[in-house]
Amino acid sequence: MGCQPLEKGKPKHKKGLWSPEEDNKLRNYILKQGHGCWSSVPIKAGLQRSGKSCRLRWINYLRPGLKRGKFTKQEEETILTLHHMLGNKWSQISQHLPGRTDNEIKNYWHSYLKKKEAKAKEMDSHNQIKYASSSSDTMESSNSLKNLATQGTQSCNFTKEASQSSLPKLLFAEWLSLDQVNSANSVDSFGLRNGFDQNSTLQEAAIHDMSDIPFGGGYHRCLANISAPEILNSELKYANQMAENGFIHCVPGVDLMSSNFSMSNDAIMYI
DNA sequence: AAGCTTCCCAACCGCTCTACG
DNA sequence: GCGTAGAGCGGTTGGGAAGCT
Repeated sequence: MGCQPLEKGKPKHKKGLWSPEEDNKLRNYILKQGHGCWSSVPIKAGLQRSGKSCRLRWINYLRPGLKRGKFTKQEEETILTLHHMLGNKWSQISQHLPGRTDNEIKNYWHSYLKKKEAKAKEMDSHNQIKYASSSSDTMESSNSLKNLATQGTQSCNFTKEASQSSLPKLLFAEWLSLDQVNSANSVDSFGLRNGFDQNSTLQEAAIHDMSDIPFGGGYHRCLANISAPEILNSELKYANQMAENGFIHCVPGVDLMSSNFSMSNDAIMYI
């Protein structure tokens, strides 16, 4: 993409673990020159790696601002919540966990959270059986639990469906980002306005310890406490406020409020 | 202490998307 | 409009560490 490969036809790339020297070479080069075109990075940096491998090493390990170590309870809950809504969209999930990489989150999911969620589901189904055999009141609460669970699944499915269909889509992460884009008129239904700019490329470099920053706390707490119905309500609220703020009117030829629009498809993707 | 199993994480692979000529 | 190459993403794998028998 406007990036000329410096040398072609010599795929003698080293594989396997990176040595500290290689790390240093790559880090020094990128900090001085920027990565530019990844395919040329290994050559210019004097590495026998593929550009792809360099990119991955930088993103997952060398990049400044990466958090190492254990995931916090808040991060864990954020991952669970977002995974419930987005599915395996690790890169999107990672956008909401500053200092964490998609790879890290993915690994954490496969090694720990997946089991945890499976356990929780199991417990949930046990509870439902229990509730089903008791009074109608508990029946109702059981149903609402069930609904809650299925709503989560639905929102997950809707994401999948939306991504598969030709219809435009808005993922939750994108929807969140609208808050920044449209900050003057933005909704604060999630209390998200903390100055976090997910589009900023400097953001990652600036993060050293997000745990001290309001975003880390407020946002995580916020997400972790959201239930599926709250999310849906917030979406509707968001749609209404967009209309009130004249946001939707920005879309030429689209009368979303009078048409039979669905939040999952029509409204936001015109933005 | 040795052997075996499980877990975790870094890295690779293959695919899709996108920009450019 | 088409082909090509780079970037990015999600799934998978391999090897070392940790835990267990």
